[in-house]
Amino acid sequence: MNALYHRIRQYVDSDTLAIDKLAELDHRLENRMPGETIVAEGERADFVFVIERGWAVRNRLLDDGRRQILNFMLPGDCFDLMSLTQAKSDHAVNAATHVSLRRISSKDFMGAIASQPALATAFWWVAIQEDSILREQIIRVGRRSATERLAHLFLELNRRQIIVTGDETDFLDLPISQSLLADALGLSVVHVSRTLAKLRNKGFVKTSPFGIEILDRERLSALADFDSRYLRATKLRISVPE
Amino acid sequence: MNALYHRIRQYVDSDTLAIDKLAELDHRLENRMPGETIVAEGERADFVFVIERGWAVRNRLLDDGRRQILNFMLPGDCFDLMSLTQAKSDHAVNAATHVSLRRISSKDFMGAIASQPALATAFWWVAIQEDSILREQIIRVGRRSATERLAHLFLELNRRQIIVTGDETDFLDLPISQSLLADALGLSVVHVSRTLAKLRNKGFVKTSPFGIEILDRERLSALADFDSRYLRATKLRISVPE
DNA sequence: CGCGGGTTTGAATGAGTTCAATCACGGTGG
DNA sequence: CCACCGTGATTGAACTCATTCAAACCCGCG
Repeated sequence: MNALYHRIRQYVDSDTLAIDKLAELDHRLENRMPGETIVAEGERADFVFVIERGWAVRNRLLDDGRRQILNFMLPGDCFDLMSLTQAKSDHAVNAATHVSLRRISSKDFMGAIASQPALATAFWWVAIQEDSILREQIIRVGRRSATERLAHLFLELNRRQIIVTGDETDFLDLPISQSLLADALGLSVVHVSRTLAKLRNKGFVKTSPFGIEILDRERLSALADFDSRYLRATKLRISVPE
Repeated sequence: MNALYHRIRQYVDSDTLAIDKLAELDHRLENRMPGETIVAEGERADFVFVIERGWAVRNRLLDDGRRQILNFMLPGDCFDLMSLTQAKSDHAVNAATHVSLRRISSKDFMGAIASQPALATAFWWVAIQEDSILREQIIRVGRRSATERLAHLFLELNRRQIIVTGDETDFLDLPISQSLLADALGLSVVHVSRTLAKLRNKGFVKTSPFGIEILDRERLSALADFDSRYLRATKLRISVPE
């Protein structure tokens, strides 16, 4: 569970037993091909998922084929923490690339959390961060221009990768097609292509088949009005109901 | 705490002690004038809030004055359940109309939840529903047309009022200006006015200074692709970490 | 009466979409 | 080795939905 480890260590002291407890959890490693369903719309998931490799998307299809991606899930992300409540999911989760993920029964997961307050704290932060990301997504698609959306998303994804890998880099590993970007940003594929070209021509980013290199983070952040604080985690202790 | 009572009863059996416990909570009733701040951006709130009367909005201002409303908070809604974590808020909460609200110290609130599993369940559902509303907002502003956005929002707000008042009605009490609607839907005021006129002319709704009457719910729901399931609560029991 | 906030209407503009064609590239089969 | 295919990216031109700017309107209130 390397990706998750790195993530969780942001929130708990590394000397606790909590992380070992995580490793003991019974889980099976599963694989999904690009496009495959991980959680179907209307299904009730009794599992917590942890992405180990690859990208997944949480999305919803409208009747006429329009699609909106709610958020991206990267290695180290875990999801459906909340809906261990037998609630039916109102959206689907699909693999965006080839994905390997761990599936943990929510009962076991709850047990681990209950026995390890440090774990509870950590996952509490994970849930809060996910909420922040959703809110930021609303602002992005609601009030930002195409250029701003693209830039803002790149900066968010880059920061999230840094958090998980621990490797402060200007390269964003972006294993998805422009049509996924379009569905995430509420734009057409064509316009994503054009907007990306603009960012390229202006010298903000450099594109390659594997991802995007951020050439001028300063100006890109200013353009996108990006403030990474919503992603940062402080190692603060909280009291969770026990 | 009438509004909250009605809300909470959706999720717990009415014969439990839980609701009494709520009433015992020390809270002060406060008032805010339209536009006043309830929680400032960057502030860390140590309180849980319950709206008693009036509407509040969770919103974020961009540098150049653009504004995005993340969601509306109606009587019976409670918020900042999650961020009792000393996390700094990345957005502000403001009164949209005259608002009276209860402010409960998060410590007391946690205590009540810990002692009453039924309450924990109920607020768990509240948090889940808030998440659903945020996700629905992303889809609304990301992939729907102006007409669809407006119709969809009206139907959501109407349903939410019904949940709190228990009164199945076609009238939506809408105490806010079109400019707030615009900032919520990611549109300009002018276009909201025009779009609303279209809905009016087509006989879907009737407008009045106090709110909106839904004349043809069938066709309006179809137009907006509205499915109220994301708002419904089943009275299912869950196990919360204890 | 006159001011001010909110709504409505018109005309011009603009950002993003749609449709359609072309290109680039990796894989596959002959 | 090369022709062929399919997916994704790019480009151009026409179009549309929504914005912007500006003026008029409505109405409650001092």
